[in-house]
Amino acid sequence: MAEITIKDIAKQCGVGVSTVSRAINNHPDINPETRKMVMRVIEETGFIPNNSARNLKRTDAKCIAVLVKGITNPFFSDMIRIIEEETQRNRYALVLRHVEGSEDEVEVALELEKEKRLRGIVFLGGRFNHTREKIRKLSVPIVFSTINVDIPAGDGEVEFSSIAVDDRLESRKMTEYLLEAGHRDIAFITERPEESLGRKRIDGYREAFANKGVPVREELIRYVQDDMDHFSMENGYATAKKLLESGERVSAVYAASDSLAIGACRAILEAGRRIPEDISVAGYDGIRMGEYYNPKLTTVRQPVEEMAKKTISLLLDVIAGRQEHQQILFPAELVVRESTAERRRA
Amino acid sequence: MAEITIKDIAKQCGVGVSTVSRAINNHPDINPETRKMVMRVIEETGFIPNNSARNLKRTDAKCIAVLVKGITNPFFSDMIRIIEEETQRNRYALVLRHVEGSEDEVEVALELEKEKRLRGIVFLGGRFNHTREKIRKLSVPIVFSTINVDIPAGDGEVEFSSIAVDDRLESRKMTEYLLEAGHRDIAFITERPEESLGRKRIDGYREAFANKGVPVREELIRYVQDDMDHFSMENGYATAKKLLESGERVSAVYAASDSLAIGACRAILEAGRRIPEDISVAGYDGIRMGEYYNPKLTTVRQPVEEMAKKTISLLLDVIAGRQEHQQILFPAELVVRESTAERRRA
DNA sequence: TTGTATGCGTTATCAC
DNA sequence: GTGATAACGCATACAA
Repeated sequence: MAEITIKDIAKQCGVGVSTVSRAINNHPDINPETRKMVMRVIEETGFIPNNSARNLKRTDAKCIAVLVKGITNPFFSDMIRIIEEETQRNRYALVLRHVEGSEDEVEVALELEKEKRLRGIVFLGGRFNHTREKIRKLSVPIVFSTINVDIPAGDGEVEFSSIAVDDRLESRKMTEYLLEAGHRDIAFITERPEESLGRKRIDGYREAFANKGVPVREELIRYVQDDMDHFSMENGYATAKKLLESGERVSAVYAASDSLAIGACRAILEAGRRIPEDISVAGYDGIRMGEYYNPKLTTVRQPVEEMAKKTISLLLDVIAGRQEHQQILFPAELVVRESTAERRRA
Repeated sequence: MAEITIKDIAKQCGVGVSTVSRAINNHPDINPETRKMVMRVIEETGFIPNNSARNLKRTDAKCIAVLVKGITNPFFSDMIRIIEEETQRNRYALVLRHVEGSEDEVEVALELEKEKRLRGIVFLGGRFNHTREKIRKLSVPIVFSTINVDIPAGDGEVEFSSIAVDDRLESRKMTEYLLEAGHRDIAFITERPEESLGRKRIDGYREAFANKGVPVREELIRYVQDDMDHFSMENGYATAKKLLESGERVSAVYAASDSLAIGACRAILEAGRRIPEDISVAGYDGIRMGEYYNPKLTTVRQPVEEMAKKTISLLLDVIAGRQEHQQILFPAELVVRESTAERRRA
């Protein structure tokens, strides 16, 4: 069947196409009666305006895009929900785009910007490993959310915003807590320091040891496998298993994400050790699952709700020219639950 | 900055726009040298073709859409990954669209079909509560995936396919297993029977009891709260908590999804009962988390990988006219793990 | 208030 | 092999 267009509607209504267009777009200068009539015909025929054509013409579309790296990561679920709510509340349209591990999110953004006449872009998750060059190609305001961006001091004007938690600081706090609970043999499961995120969390871990004057046992820093999702339960399991099989003395395992921690728990339980009696386990992120897990997971909770809200409000403010770009760090919260305990006196 | 278009490229190359278009789209009839030259200029200028304009003109785009109801549901994570792989392997483009609880997925599909010149559509998750009328409006082949569609017998030609597990049958198998383990007071946490999915799983539950000649204790069938996500951990927790507080005698809890089951576990543990010693818990779906949970969750595992592959292959076959539409049921697998046990002799 | 005509950026058609 | 030009479906400036 030939697609039905705005012309068909115009013909059927006995009016011009512009009148139909006005009816569709709620333009003020149109006779309410005409409008009603047109809308009825549209209803009856089941006509749906072609978005591609609209995007091509439109200049005023209030639309932003959110590019999520790892959309299935439960950590982002809540954030996405809130971002959707906030965007809608501000009468902006939202296009949510899932970007795969191999895709370059900036490339995707570049395409989307052309296709949809975007007014702003949010990058949610992933790393910050783009050249400033490339970012500058994006001509609309950008916010990196939950991405701890490093801005070299005295680097002049920054052409994007970022919302994150201070990974180094929070990682240090968790490590300090474990040290104060008497643990010394604290294994750390994380990404390689080449990754910006891994780097920061490792730095925090080391800082805590340094502040306490306790030497770091390098052999207890374990990097996740590169051949699978870096922050998955599977990877936590595999990495923890190797750690346990190595026979190293371990009294606590701190993982750079809750999913990794849960995977580690499985390996520990499988090895016949108890949590937290034999080995304490701590995570990072504060996903829902942590509250439901058995035992409840000790973690660093990122204030996802506030971060999501700020992400959108800041982006819209920058779009409207009400604010300059800025780098915002939110405080996280150390949540001690059941998976960690004082070190057992040996 | 004025957006750079295909015309600019043509001018800069000293060729016509059609030549540039040919270069971009890998058309055969173009001088390889010209092509190379054009591509270099495109590279240099950072030109990106406008997708809206392309969609408007194009007739041959090989593109399918997947509309996911509840994209954050971990059950779909793996399926989406496989669907992406399979689609790519067949050299089709994929647009993945998240549809919110309140949105009507068929409406969304209708829009998308116009915007993107889709060749096929997959509905992943959600219910089948659309009128045939409405579905017929979609002019491209459709597959409902993981949606157990009921086709009234002798209903003539069916204009869509479906891929699912036989919810009634599998639910009956799980209930039978629990009955055979000696349980009689088997609570069932599920959706209301008004929902197609709830209906089938409840029917299976009842069938098992009937086959065994055991009366169903109606007060143990508990419906999830309507005011939150029907299959979330939160809902499982809330519903199980009410059940436990009611004081009803319960020796096993069977939940219509793994997430619900995990939520129920938390409520049970909080009430000071042990799993499975005091109360057995079983889920449905076979999400990864079930293997990592403590105790490991007994569940009905849906063969997500096979289902995802079949979803795409069937859709592409129908598109190509190699197959007729069909309704396919996959067998699920009863996976008994640690969360269920023989009923304790009282 | 309404209709006509033009153009958005691209691909398809057809001459060359 | 290549270039001009007509669509694609809509929004909008401008005329009526």
